[in-house]
Amino acid sequence: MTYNFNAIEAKWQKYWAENQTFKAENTSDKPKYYVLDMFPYPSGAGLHVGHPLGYIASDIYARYKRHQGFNVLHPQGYDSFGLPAEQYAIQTGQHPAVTTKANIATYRRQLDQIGFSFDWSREVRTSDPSYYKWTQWIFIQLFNSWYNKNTDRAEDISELIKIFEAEGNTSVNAICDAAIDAFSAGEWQGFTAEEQQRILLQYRLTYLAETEVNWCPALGTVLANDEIVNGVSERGGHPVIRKKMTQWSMRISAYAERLLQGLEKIDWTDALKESQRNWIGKSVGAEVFFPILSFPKGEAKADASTRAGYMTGGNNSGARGISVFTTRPDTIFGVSFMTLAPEHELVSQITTEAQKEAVEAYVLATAKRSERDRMADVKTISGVFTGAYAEHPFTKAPIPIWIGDYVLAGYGTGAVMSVPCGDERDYAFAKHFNIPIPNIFGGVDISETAFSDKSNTVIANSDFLNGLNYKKATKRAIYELEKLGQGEGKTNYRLRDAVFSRQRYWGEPFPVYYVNGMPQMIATEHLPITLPEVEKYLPTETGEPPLGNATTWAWDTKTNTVVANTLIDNETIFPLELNTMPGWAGSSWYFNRYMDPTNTEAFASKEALDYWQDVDLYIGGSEHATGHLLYSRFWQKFLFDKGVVPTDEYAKKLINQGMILGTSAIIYRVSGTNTYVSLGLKDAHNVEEIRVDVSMVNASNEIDVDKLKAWQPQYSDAEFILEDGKYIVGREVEKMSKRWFNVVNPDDIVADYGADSLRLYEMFLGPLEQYKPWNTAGITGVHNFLKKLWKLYVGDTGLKVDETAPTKDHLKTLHKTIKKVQADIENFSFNTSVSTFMIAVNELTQQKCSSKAVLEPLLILISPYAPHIAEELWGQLGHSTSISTVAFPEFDESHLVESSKNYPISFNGKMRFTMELGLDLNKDEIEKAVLAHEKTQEQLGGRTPKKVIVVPGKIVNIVG
RNA sequence: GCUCAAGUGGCGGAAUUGGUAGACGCGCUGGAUUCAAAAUCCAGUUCUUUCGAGAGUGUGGGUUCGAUUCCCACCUUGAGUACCA
Repeated sequence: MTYNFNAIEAKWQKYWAENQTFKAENTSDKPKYYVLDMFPYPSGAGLHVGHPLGYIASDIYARYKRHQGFNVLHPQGYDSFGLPAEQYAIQTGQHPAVTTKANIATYRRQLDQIGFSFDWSREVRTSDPSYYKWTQWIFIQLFNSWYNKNTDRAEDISELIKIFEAEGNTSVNAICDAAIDAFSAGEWQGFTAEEQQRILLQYRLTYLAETEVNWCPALGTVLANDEIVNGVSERGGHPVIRKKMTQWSMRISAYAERLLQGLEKIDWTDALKESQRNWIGKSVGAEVFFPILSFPKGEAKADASTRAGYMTGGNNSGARGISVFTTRPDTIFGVSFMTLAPEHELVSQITTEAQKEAVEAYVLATAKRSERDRMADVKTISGVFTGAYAEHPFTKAPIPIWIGDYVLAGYGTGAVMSVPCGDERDYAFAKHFNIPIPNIFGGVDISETAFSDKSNTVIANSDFLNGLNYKKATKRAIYELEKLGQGEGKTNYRLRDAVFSRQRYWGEPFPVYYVNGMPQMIATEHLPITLPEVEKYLPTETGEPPLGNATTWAWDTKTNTVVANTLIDNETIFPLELNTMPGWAGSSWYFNRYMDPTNTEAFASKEALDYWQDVDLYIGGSEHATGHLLYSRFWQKFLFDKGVVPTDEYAKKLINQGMILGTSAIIYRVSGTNTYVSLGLKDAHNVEEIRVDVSMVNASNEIDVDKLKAWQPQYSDAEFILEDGKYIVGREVEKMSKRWFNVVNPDDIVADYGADSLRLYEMFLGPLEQYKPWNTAGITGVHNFLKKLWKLYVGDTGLKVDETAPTKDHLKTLHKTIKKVQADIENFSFNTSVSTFMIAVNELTQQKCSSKAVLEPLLILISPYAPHIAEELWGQLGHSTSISTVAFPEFDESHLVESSKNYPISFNGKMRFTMELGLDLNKDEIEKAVLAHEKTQEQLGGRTPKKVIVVPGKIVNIVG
């Protein structure tokens, strides 16, 4: 009987499906364990061998946990809203729902044949109305919430309204829009309903705001930054302009500090935490107010920095001036100028007549440059003096106000206090424009460069700060500023609120309609609001999003149904939102839905949430570090605040699997000919590298020339110059991509070698987290291993396993393997456990082991990795139920105890020979035995050893 | 520029706390089997070598009886991020 992997794998996949072997129950006596994969976007191309890597790893872990007696939740689903399906629809007219469904079917077939232990009864699809009903529900919850800084959590908007009614907004400590006018309780009650709504929108966790976007008029759509090349669209090369659009935003900034703090308690990789920290970008410092000395234009409007209530209690309330954010309040006496972003709203107000022309020209020039240009060009120093002066808070000296494009309007207050002696950019700016550079650091020479080393700072020439270090000076400066009412300690975050609107078709519709331009939520009992049908998936001619093409897209507030647009009367029937939600909406909470995927009353029942709690192990790619993995933490914290999920971090441990790269095959065409030379001959010619399909190349990098000739017509009559009768290709490791012809389809691997071989090989390639190249040639190694494994159990005449008692050697091999494999799984070191299996099978074959007492536990060890062959042999051993929940073998140290050790004998740290010595010998006895050895005398060559290091059980080192 | 990760045979990679560098596999070389090939099995495979031995984990230093492992500096590659005040 030979190892017929195709038949075996089909048989057991059918068995698992029919018996629902991996169905997880929401109640159990067993402890729970939740293993989650990042669910895939089902693209039309299907899976290549790189995709299953993380799924195989998580499947091994899930299966291991079942052997350990856990009730394991291991679900899978599809992130099925997205751009590719929409673009395909634009080109072909095929409804995205149709292509998505077909793609999912392909994915499912491909996943099934790899033998994953997913509980498919819990499958979710983000594009399914029964799923996105709850995405819409969460959106409404966010709309109905505000962030109370005093309690440090999200609260219901009705609480805020109560406060407004009782005392106005002056005592409210919320994370909200920057400039909100103060009002009293009386004023609040005097506002119209619409005015009240407008104010509330500034506090809600999801809100409408004017956002600058990259608008491409020719394509009629908004483009992401990376879709723009040199100021024109990547597709088509159309001009792109900055345009303000009203869009939904998510107030993720409210959670900046908690997102940062939460990283401390989760076991994610340092690299990933670091990039999230970086993205959140916390900086601690102070906001400082500088009154403006001259206002040539007379009356100025109220703005962010002169708003009522700002810096109350000081003697400058009501004064006009500039607020800056600084991380170095200790250097305040080093300020010699100030710089505003060219876009800063005060610029036009403070500029003097004499400087007006220069300033306006500069502002215009900056506006023309794209953000990308501005960022790329960091070397050129440019700026213009406004002619205006501000007053230093302490010295009261006048400080010239400049504008410069190195100051960004979007960060901090869009203005900086420039301390050239302590900041490189300020230093360069001052040098360039001949602005004085006062030195406020003791014992530091600043004639060549700025001094920005906080830890070695001693402040000088700074009045009350003299002699203080960075920490003390910062504290004192803030204290003095607060006393003056011209500043306060402040923490700034780089994290921006996330734009939540997309001008796309294939996404979740918003449960929103508009009354007099004000957004209204549809009551949750009427959800889902399903995506309308449209004729075309492109934006409308007037530039509205694709949903603008829908003819039935209005909300009837009487019947609570979606009705035809023609019925809109703006009295009871209103227009619905035309944008859709972004790709990250559905993926920000799906892990909770798996706990109770068919619930129609809630996104998951309280019982299910309480039982499963959170994800114990999450495996996925690191490319989601500052996208999905941040947004989902944000939503989880919000849902936690609302009391609907039990934990505020949803994934205890996260592992990033690396990418599997392709190994492209390259042939060399002699320039200007149709002649191709083998790799070793290419240097003698002027050649072009051409990539060809990797499937035509064997393990020795030799291409099958006949296949190549048949592959594409230009090769059919080409000439090939061989070496040693072979055509050898060059190889290049790069991303798998159709255009490099290096994509390997798992279907082919499964057909040729089986799913168990594929699983083992993907693990055997190298450490899970690492990037590593795929080369199909190497798979014969693990495939041969499976054949050897099979032969250990099954001979020509049938099963070879019997009841003979295991020998000492058998048990030693088995227990060594148990120990190593268990440790490997727990460390996610799957590559080394595959090696361990190979060693075990090689040894047991050598030992001619047929003992059931050894071979049965061995099967359990292997079953998470190669479940099909394990199930089959398990069945042949006489078991009638699946191996998947059998207890993992217990490791017994006593089988590994040795009586002697083959000591390495080193001379000056270099191992020269080994020597078998009893482990019962003490140091002196070992030393004596080693020194007596003839090879020792040979090595010493007559010298006397200076020192002999003996580490019993480890090593002997002779120095001299 | 900054942050993080990583540099080990022809290739993928191994080496729990510093203790026999190169496990396991691919490829390669030789042999057995075969009419032949595939498959399978056996032996060898870091480099140098005067066959005694010597060198060797990106480079240069350091700590140590002993360093792939710890420390310092540098080089290279990959990832992220960037005029963030």
